[in-house]
Amino acid sequence: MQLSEKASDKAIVKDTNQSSKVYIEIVKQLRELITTNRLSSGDKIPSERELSERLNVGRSSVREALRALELLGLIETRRGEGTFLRDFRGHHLVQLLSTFILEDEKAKRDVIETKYYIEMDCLQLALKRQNADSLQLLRDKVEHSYAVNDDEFFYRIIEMADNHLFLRMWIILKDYYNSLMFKEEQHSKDGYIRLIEAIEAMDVAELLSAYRQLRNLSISADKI
Amino acid sequence: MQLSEKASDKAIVKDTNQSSKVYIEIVKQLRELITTNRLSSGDKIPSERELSERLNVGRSSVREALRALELLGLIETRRGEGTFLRDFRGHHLVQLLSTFILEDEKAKRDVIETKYYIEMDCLQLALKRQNADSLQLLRDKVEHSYAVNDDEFFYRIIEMADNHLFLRMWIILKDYYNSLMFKEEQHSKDGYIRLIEAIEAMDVAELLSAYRQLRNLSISADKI
DNA sequence: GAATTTCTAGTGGTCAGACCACGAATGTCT
DNA sequence: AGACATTCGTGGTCTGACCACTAGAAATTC
Repeated sequence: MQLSEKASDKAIVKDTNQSSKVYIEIVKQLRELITTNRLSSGDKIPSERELSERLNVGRSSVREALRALELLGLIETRRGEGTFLRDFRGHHLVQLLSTFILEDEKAKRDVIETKYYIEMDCLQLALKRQNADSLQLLRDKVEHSYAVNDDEFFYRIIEMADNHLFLRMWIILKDYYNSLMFKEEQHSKDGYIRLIEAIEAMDVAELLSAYRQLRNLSISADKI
Repeated sequence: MQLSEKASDKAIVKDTNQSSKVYIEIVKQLRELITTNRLSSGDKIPSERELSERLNVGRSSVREALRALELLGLIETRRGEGTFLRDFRGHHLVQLLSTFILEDEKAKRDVIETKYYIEMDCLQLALKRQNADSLQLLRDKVEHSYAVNDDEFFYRIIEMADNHLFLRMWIILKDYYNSLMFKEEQHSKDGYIRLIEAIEAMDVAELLSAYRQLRNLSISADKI
């Protein structure tokens, strides 16, 4: 989809108000351009030079705006081709922030704890949104392998939970978690089968209980 | 606080790997510089020209990096003064992104769902790590006000949960959430008191039940 | 000596122009 | 028709030049 050249070509005026930097204005203009032209993921936006002309601003200012949007994950640039809108499920943000979070706060306990809780949440969601097919697939997979890859198992579970945000968070947590733990966790199939069966039976209490056993968590305050 | 000039002045090499754009490298260098020098909110970072020299890159590339970080809300620039680190709680980016995202209904659902689940998780953690003093404080606060500010209430709960990761995530989600919802949620004290009492009684089932009622969530699959 | 004013150096903000590297479309040769 | 070369448009980067603004130094005034 290409742009029409019409009205929207109003130049950016030096904003009598004050302050607002040119690159901010460009970001606004771009947003407007995107909505009015109904551009969506994958569509191409005008070249830097064209934007520079149409908006009467320097190309470097256009680039400042585009680079910022790129870092945000909203656009994607391909040298020699152009700049394109990106499939932002909005969740790039979690990624970005998480890197910062993990940087400054290396609390091992928090990482582990958060990972576990998210896994429990997603187990419940998977139960709620149960999909017989994918569950059966997972079951086959588990039953036909020697050992179960914990990461892979929960990846599938969280896919079934069908919550992109949780998925993103979990992926990051998982990586960090694995870098914290030396040992490879290899459990027997039994624990995982028990989880699957609890989901099939739609028994939340049993599901959580099974998870706690899998992770060797004390029941403590979590009495059900 | 000013920077020391030492070792870290390694120039950015043209990355034999490939691709990675200069401005991305600069972002990385800046992050490193910030951590190694223990810079924090309010501190000044080197001027654009100085960074340009020290890293052997063009000033425009430095600016691209800085503008991106600025749009993210990580830094603040004051003409004539310099560039400073900012207390980033992420509001900016949330606001920015939400204006871009809005359409995606599924993303919206994920945000709401994730927020609720994290709140439930933190309620349970708060219960587990119960601190009588802060709980009493919260109770007083709730009982002595006309209406309860939901955000503030859960902020305190999550503080009690004492999990930094959850706290960070929740703050982001909360801002998203609020930008999605038009209405201000104002519940009566009763629901919150019930939550507090469930924590005091260390009754998980009651706690979750109280939460669901507060949020008007159907029990559905979440049978306890 | 103290208060005021003026000047100046340094900072971010912006622009214009020049290359480069790369990709795709086009043209050309066999 | 297929293989190769050219060209054009794109993003990537650097340089140098201004401007607007700020803070602190310097000069001036009282």
